[in-house]
Amino acid sequence: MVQQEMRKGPWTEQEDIKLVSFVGLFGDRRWDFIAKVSGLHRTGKSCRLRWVNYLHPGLKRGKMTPQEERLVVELHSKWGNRWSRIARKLPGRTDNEIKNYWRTHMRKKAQEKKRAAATLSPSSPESSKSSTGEESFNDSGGPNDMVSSTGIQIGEDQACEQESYSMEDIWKDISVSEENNILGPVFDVQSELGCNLSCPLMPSPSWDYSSDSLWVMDEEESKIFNPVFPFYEQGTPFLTG
DNA sequence: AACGGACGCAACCGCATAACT
DNA sequence: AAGTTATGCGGTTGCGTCCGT
Repeated sequence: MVQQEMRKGPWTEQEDIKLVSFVGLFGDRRWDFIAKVSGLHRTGKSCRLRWVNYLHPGLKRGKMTPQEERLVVELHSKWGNRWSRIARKLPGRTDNEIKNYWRTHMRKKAQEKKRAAATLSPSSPESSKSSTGEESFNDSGGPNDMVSSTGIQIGEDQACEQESYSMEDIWKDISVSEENNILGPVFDVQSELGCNLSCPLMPSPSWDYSSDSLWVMDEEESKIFNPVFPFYEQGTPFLTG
């Protein structure tokens, strides 16, 4: 058997269009099937990823808001690197996005903090975090059974035990600059944040907090969505190719 | 204006787990 | 119950862009 060569790398606009229309037809499951019948020479895995991280109509794009930042920090301190789980609490944000965000922004924060600590007290225990000078932001878990400072009861099951550096400390850094942004209860997050920045056609209720699935597209949505991109017309940066 | 490093993000990979037969 | 396949997740990498020198 000659296996069809699978495409890799960045998606083209044509591929995006094709994928979206086939997801509209068959739903956002059965990715191998979609990959096959669509004629995209992509793996099902790749199709799913593209959909979840980029093409899904409910995606919010652009900078994290201070509220979102805060929530990410809170939840990460509770759950550690459970990105998908954290993402479920942040409508419109993907695990990938949050993961990337954490790696970049939090590293920066941690480094800043480290630097500040070093100037204040050269022999600060802070310097024992990592022999390489890199904070271990990669694998941090947080204090367990934490009731967040925002009044959010986050805990629901196992928390990650390990704590590589104090999220509280980092958060203090953040809150210093964003002192006045008080986040409401976590379940207000939807109204608090909204999710229609880049997708005005998608009503907020498309977020499904109760289900484990990432974002479920209901019938209404698929009707709107299929087979062309309504949002594409909005001049949103959805398709960059 | 050119260059190099840092940053941000999309995408891939490997593994784990759920679902199905 | 065991084997197989599909899906989900977390870690990592590659590349384009931005910014300072």
